[in-house]
Amino acid sequence: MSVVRVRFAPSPTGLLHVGGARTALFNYLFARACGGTYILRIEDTDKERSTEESVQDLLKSLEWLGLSWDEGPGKGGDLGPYFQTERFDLYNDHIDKLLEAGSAYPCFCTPEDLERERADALKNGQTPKYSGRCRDLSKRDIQQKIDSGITPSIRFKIPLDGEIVFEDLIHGATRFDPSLMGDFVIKRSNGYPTYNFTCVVDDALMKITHVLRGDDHLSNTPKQIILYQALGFELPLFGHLSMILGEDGSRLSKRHGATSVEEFREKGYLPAALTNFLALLGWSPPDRETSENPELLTMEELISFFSLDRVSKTSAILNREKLDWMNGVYLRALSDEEIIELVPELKRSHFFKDDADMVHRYISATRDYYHFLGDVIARIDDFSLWVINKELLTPFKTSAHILLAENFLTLTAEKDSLSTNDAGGLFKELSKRTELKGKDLYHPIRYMLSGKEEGPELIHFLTVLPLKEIRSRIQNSLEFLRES
RNA sequence: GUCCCCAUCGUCUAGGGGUUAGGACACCGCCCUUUCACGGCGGCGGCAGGGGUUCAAAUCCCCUUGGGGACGCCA
Repeated sequence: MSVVRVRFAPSPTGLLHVGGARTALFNYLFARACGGTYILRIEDTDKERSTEESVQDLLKSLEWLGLSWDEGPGKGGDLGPYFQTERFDLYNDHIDKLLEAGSAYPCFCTPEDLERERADALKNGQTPKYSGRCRDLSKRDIQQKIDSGITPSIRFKIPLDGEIVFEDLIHGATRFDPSLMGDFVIKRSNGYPTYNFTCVVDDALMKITHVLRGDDHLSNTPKQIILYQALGFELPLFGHLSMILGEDGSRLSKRHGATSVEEFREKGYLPAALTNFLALLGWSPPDRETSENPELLTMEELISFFSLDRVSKTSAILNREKLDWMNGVYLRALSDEEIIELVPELKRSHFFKDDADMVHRYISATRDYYHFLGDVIARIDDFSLWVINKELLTPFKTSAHILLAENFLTLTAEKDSLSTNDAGGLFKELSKRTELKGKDLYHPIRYMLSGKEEGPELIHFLTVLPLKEIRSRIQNSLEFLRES
């Protein structure tokens, strides 16, 4: 019998930011952890910046992360609609109530006036806040201005006395002096209601119990609280999550590299790695006995361990190296089938076309190198691209190494393929016959086979590539070694 | 400028009066592997500063400093 209802309420003005993703994640985890309901609401009241494309991007990113919502776009729900632009009747009703009660009033100031006042105040070191010029206009004045064709905005009347105190779920007791705030606009002159107002009406009507959102909303909270009170709504609990900052400690922005979930997806990150990493930015699991890395947590584990009292108050810098490491861990843990599914290029590669099993041999030979999805395909070149590397091979133009190559060919002549065991035995036998060992044995073989100094273990090389190809490379190298 | 929030290794964090201040990533070393990667083991490294309170302060209080946020007809 849980009554917890939380929501994530993004505005569709661009791609889903990692900060937003973390807010969504924490709401999701909290809801799942206590059997509550997680709601997605689209805050599209900014007529200029909201786009349908962004809505689709947002939904796509959220789905990709695995943060499915219980109520919202595509899901429905009893307390919809879940797009603010479809809720204007609701907002207007409540604005009328405030107007009737005298808690709100029409404002005829022009944006230019307001901007100038604001700039002046800032310049003179004063607090920029609305002067209240239209607060006490008479009925006649109001009518006159309306008659003259000005469409007013509607402002909410801030009570000038008292103090607003609330208990933040994360920060504890927090207090504000309302007299420091100016009367704020709740309905624009273009008829669109504003954030602070819609947010309150929607959270109340959607019966949200816990408002978990970014720290940047902390100073909006007192305004919203007065609105709740003026509207006669019951207050939800508020919890303000700290911000995510860029590497230099400033607000995360484009110049810090990828900041949107979509960008991370494109760069080859896995959703499970990203959610695990983001969960650790501002939250930590309780201490417990594990032989595993205590920070590697599946979504199920995150849900079972999650609680608000383990959310920290400090802002966090996104540590990309740790994310990269974590992504590698998740990627390497995938099955061959999952990897093949995620990397369609594997199926398309002509390298594997004659040998269906080779893709599996390839993956097991290379998986230790994977950090990003792109790394899976990148290793193919290590095997498929081959030219004689004369520079590497020249020092091995010795009778012993010619003997080595010759014996390699004779010892493999009767075989169709090599197992790991075969390869091990082969090296032993070659060592015996040539009296070469260590560096002198392994390096020349590597150079002959791959033409490179680095690469997967030699044994893998021998098992991944068709033996025919291997023999051909050795044969070609042998001819080079014999040239004087 | 005013108001609000925050302050433990380089980074993410645990710890909330008595701890050798714990873990993760990164870094360094060793091992595994004759490469690289993966993995294992070990190491380096921190309570922003100053005042209180207390037998005892990373922990509680105040100030300073630093960082962030808000002050919009953006959300």
